[in-house]
Amino acid sequence: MTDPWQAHVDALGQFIRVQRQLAQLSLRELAERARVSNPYLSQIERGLHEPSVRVLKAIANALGLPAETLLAEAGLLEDDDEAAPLATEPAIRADVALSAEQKDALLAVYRSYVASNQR
Amino acid sequence: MTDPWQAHVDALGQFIRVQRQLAQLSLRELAERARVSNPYLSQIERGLHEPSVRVLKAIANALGLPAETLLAEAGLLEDDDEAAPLATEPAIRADVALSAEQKDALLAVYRSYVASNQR
DNA sequence: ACGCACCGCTAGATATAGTTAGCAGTCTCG
DNA sequence: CGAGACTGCTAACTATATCTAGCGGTGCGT
Repeated sequence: MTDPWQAHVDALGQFIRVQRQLAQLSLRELAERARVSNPYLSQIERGLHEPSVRVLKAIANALGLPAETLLAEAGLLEDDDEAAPLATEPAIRADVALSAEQKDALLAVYRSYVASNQR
Repeated sequence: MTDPWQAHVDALGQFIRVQRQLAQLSLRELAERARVSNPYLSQIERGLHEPSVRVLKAIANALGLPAETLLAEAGLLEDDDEAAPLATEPAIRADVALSAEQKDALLAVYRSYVASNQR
């Protein structure tokens, strides 16, 4: 396989460029709004660099786009394994309404259920 | 304001460390799964570095977490909208590994935790 | 023809992301 | 008491993200 990342970096760059042109902004204008240098933005648009999360978000804001849009374009949400329906454990772990101890306890209960069902 | 990014980098690191520990993984194990070096993962967890999108996604995959979760934690969605907590309850209800009674019991425990935290 | 204000891009420097090698501590087994 | 297999961490290096300075082109008013 020929580096699937490069393809994403390319696609992201082209996407940004198109969005910028649709917004009628010059490279320098968008660069200033996003607080990055204009040559760097140029390189990003041409797929020469993968911007950091910070820069990605700044660009999204400057373009008035939701940050997730750029992220999706950057390949963040795509082809990773899709275990969506069975994701109880990750949901518990990521739940901000629970403390670490509560997560542990809840996961322990959950696992014991699953284990007992597999017998 | 004293660099709001550093706070996010810190929070992201701590979040990853907690998730790793909940998943019962050593630093080296997670590092290998995410295909980053273990010292680097150590530094990320301690907030010394802001990982790139690529690394962030790899870590999310390795932890079995949806990539958006880490992204939200990384401050990607911060200022405008707040991160939507991802739904633990639907995940439990949709889990085919649990019986109806087990779901009820687990949900009861979960709700009692959340309720006690809101007091 | 000028000047000049913009456009996007290149080159070379600096800052930070990410690496490999190795250290000190803890635990277990003989 | 070692020996070996873990744990997380430090140090020093390389790779890449990002900056500053400056180039050549295009269009417009004089």
